Amino acid sequence: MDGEEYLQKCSNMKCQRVHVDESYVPAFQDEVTEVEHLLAEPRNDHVSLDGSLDSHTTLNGKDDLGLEVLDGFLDDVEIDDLEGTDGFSGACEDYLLDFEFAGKFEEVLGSDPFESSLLQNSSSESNSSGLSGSSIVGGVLKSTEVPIAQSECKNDSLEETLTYESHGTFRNNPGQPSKVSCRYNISLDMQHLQGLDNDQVASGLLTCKKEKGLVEKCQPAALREKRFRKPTQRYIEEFSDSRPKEKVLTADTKDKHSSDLSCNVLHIKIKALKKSPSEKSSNENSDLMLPELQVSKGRLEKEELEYDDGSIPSESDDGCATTKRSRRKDRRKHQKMWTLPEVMKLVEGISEYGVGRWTDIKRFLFSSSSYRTPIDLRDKWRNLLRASSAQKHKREAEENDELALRPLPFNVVHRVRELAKIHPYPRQRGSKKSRVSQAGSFVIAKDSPPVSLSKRNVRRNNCT
DNA sequence: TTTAGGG
DNA sequence: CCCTAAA
Repeated sequence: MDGEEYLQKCSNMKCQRVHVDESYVPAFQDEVTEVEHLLAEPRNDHVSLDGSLDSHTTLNGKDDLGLEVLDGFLDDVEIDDLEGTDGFSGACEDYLLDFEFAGKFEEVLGSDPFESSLLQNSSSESNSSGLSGSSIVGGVLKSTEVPIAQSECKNDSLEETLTYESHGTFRNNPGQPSKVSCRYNISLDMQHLQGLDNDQVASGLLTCKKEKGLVEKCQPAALREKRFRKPTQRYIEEFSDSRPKEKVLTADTKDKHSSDLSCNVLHIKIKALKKSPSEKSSNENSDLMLPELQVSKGRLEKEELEYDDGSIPSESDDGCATTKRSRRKDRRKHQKMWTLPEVMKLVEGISEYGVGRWTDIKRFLFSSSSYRTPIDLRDKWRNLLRASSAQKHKREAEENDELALRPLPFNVVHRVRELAKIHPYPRQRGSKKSRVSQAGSFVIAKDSPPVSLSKRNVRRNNCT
């Protein structure tokens, strides 16, 4: 993988100044993550762009935010407004740097008419021939630039440097019309696109932020009231949770959202590319995943870290959830399968600390798995109870068949059952029958869960 | 803040 | 897995 290939990818690039009057779009962390691999390290000294990096994966419209972003973008963008924004010093504009690579590109085109129109529009405007057909990728680079606060805050020479760099980049693209001359505050070193490491990016972003702050000072306060969309709290949560390393970026983004509503924003929209120098890295960098999946990917990585012993998610907890719902926007955004070792650990913990002391169990046995909250443990236990009794029931009724779907080892089930006998789940059937003789309660403990199970099944069937 | 329970 | 009420 060398620079040339990237240049090829970017042959479809189009650059134009876009005037976005008042849209501010938050950066999505996942996307930032994506960018990591692609974005050249912004020269700290050269980059005067300010704003957040934002790449959105707008696949299949599943990414609402992405669409919204796009929406705002479309609303406010004037294409080819090269002159119009000159001297528009106070304005708040967005920098939009948009990479689209063919694979995703087409996908998007197919799935989202709205976006597709935009993209087509873009590509038609650029003279680039487009290599999208090639095995590599066609990319669309859309970037916009706005005069930043009249360089009062920033060095003048900067611009020159950047301009030069940009030109250099574009000039190397065969398909790129030479007349496209824009002054870009962004400098992307294509050759280093892949060589990046996180720290570099992070520092770059930080730098951006810093400078952005500078610029902001120069902007009239009135302009600060810009339309913007802040990321869901959950999004932030998720991000910071699954990718601690990016926390800085999160904070950065967040900060921006809350404080500077004005200011230029650099959106980098980078789409999948199948660059695969090595299998592993390609796997890791794979942008082909949906954001949704990326989250789980992150978690998976974590898990693998923890259970290096090669534990597999043998326990498909909920077939329904994994198949149909995972696609949909279901609430269980990040569902992490319980592995057998985990289950065993849980059972052990319960037998040791008792049912109900979830925090303790979590503290002692699951301290390393940040994604397992005490509540999760409890829920899992609940499910285990249900499963165990269900299995028992099943065995009475249908013998096997169903068991195959639930690879829960017998010993575990047995253990669960024992534990269930010892301490029935709190309040499961508290007042009514607990009075009965111990033997009675024992029997009941066995019998009552199936009831709830059947109830659940009914409900589920209704759902489907 | 943790647990229980329901969705 | 998420949310909420209760302890």
